[in-house]
Amino acid sequence: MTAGSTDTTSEGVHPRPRGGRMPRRERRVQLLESALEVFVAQGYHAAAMDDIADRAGVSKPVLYQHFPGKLDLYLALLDTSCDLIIDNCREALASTTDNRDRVTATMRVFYSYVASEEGAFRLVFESDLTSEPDVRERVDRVTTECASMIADVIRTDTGLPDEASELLAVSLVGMAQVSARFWLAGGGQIAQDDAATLIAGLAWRGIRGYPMTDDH
Amino acid sequence: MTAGSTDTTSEGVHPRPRGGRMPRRERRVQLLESALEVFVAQGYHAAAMDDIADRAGVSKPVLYQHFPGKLDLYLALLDTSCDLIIDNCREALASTTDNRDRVTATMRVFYSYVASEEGAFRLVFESDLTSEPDVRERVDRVTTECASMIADVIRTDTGLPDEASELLAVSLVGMAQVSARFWLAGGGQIAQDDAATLIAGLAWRGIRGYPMTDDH
DNA sequence: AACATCGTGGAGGTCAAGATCGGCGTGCAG
DNA sequence: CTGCACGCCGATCTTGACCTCCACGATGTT
Repeated sequence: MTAGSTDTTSEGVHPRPRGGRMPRRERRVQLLESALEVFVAQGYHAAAMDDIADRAGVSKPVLYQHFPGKLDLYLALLDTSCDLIIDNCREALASTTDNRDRVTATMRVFYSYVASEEGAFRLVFESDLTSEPDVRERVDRVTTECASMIADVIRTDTGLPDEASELLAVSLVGMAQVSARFWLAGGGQIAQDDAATLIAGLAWRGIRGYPMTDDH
Repeated sequence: MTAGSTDTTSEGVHPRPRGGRMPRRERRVQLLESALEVFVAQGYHAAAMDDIADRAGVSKPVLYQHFPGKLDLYLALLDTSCDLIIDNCREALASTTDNRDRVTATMRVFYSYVASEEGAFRLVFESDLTSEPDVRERVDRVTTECASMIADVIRTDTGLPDEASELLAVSLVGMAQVSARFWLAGGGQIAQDDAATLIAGLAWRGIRGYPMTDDH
């Protein structure tokens, strides 16, 4: 180990070598990668444009030649991450017609998303720029869209009213999202797939059998 | 005219009348109320100390004579709100020995919390200062503590291992928290108690009967 | 091999927002 | 009537972060 490390107070990150020149397209994606790392590690407000530029091994003007401002950069990354989870969620729901498998597949999507190396999920689930309407709209859209797709299935298969279906769907999304984040913070006490399966079991037991009223 | 009202950029809030003098203790609670309103409406970063002072009808120096800084003010409010939800959650769990009623009572706590007039829940569930460790610790503690109390019940009644109990409990908390926030945003399409009951039903169907494996 | 060109770098401007200092008015004791 | 104490305000300072201007060096051509 390069021990030490980890006091990320402000810089534990080593900038890339300073010299290289590179074509625009390639430079752009590299800047996006660097920005993602910094935003994930520090949050939006604590992240300085200097940090991002340094992290990429370039100076600030180049950064501004690729992106008009800090917010645009953030929104670009946020959009990518939002689209990723929504698309994966859609695919999971379409991957089978068995609802039990649907629940499991969707739960796995959330755990994979949270476990992904880059940590881009933090931009969506732990954003510190929710006061900005553009950000708020995108963040909310993740929950809303995922829940809406799930609600379609619930409504179709149970005949519950729209509002109830949506609310149930949102609660399943909340379950997935919060438990996945907590699982990640726990640091791997439970294997990823075991955790996803456990929570999927909980969700399926809850949702199956609607709209019959209940036990007694 | 006191009318005029307004254009504080985006505020429809009217400052309190400017003149009155007031004993320290009373002034302090009034400042806390004003600060809560502003933080709830704007978030931490967008909230300016000027806004809070204006909202209370005093000038900035007075504010600083009562609180050493912006963060201290925020943490005071945050602590109050965190303690409230945790205590209410504890009481709900202790209010009965029937687990089905426990689930319902706890779910109602979250919906009441979110529905409360002041909107203080936003400091906890929608904070934009998670990069600050003091804030992060308190926000996480709400989920952790609530889940821990629920996990005790789950572990006792099912014999599941600690990690699994905790994860299940956290997912229930996530379900409550996210669905309640979404319900509030929906603006009363469903009555508060109907929503809480609906989600409590989902949670109970999911959690009851553990640790039996599953369906068919 | 020498020159023109274009991208790069360090140093600086601007501005918003948190945090503070001398003066004012009011009420009370002597 | 007069001096004092207390709470309050307008005006200011400073910090920090976003965003651009003058020198340098590498690349492609003749």
